[in-house]
Amino acid sequence: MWTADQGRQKPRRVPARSLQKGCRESTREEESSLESASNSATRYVSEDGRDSDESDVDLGSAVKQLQEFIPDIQERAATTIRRMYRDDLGRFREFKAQGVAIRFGKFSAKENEQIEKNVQEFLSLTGIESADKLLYTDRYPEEKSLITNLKRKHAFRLHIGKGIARPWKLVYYRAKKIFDVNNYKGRYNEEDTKKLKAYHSLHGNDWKKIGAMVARSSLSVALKFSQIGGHRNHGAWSKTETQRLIKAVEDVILKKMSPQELRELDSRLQEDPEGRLSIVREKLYKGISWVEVEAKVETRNWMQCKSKWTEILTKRMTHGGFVYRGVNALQAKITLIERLYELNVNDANEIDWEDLASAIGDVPPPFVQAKFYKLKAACVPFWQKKTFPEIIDYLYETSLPLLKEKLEKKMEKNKSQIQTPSAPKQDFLFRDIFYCDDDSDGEGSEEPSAPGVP
DNA sequence: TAAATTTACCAACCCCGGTC
DNA sequence: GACCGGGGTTGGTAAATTTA
Repeated sequence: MWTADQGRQKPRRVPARSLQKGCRESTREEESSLESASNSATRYVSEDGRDSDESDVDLGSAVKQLQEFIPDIQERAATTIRRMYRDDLGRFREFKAQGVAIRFGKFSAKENEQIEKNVQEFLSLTGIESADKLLYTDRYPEEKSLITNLKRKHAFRLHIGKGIARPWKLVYYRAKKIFDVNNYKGRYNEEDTKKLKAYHSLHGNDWKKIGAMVARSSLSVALKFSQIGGHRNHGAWSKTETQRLIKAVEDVILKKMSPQELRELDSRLQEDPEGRLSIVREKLYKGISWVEVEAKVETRNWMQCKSKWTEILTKRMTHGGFVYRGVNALQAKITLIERLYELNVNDANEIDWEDLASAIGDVPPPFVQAKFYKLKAACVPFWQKKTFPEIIDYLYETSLPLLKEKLEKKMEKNKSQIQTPSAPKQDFLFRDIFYCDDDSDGEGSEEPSAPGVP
């Protein structure tokens, strides 16, 4: 339902009707013209017949209506919700009528194909020469207004999102990535890294500029710089580094807790001074600010911290990780394949890793994902060229019998027992995770070198 | 809204120990 | 000694969210 919002101070934007008459200035930015293009075709008219736009929307009612399609919509930012309401509600309704759910996360191969198809179709419809001109219009100043007008005239937004059950904007971002000639350039060699550092010292964080200079996407250079920018250690973690990491993760998790959660923690600590505090499972690996951790650890970048933490956490959640050695590791693989086969999904991104992890034992989901990757890379020939169901079928039909055979032989030989995987615990004791003295604390006991010294 | 930042996910590389 | 397989480490892209 649209709200009238009579008291609003903001001047009302030009109504859609006048757009169609061409009353609008022709010098608007590309994005705005895209909006108007689709607005003129799909714009919603409220029950009282009045046109509406973003600023009209009452957040509460937008949330309510979008919830039908996206249950956790209220967790998103207000502007995102308003825009989605304005731009996508109609599309969402059409998808729902066809029984198609709105998706997020990684794009499937089919969706990527659909995007390419949509772009090609739009190019032939409008006569625009290339995807680069269509999606990076800024790079062609002389033709910009011509291209923009064509997009507007032919409702670009509708075409690009055709057949893809996602918010329009996300499809557009994805299309830009697919067709960016500076994307997918592979690894950085020493020369690239040197150049990146040099250009950064000249231009600061102007990633777009630096990206153009080294022919990579701005995203790529920004991320790369975040990994090489500071002076960081490489190789094995020292004991003190690992301890700093564990302390840092603890601090960051505690800092992120709401005041109420902290109050509860305090009162529980008073009742039980032994320190047997527990922490909910998800907080141990979700929503941790790795840049904050990096700042505290000092000698490693955030991604190193993140990977190392997954490793430590897996060990501590599984009491040393020995559950996944020998026959137990084999059994875990067998279970993994069997569960994946039963799931019968078409695409890897439909998998609920949390759920799958629980079948293997008490491990964090990233651990299972890594296991699956290794399994397919090790067992399935040409897996890059196979679809997800083909990979699973191969694992089930060909690799599974071999693994079972191997397991039997090993059990026979070693007379070993398989441990039944422990059920996932929802809570962990603080001291089991943060104050446990296992052997996962790094190689040497001293610092390998001061930060910055290779 | 575009750009920047952060998080999620994916994959290659490297090294080491076991086996033939 | 060559050849693996596996684990750990590192580096890459994709997606989502926040900021300007």
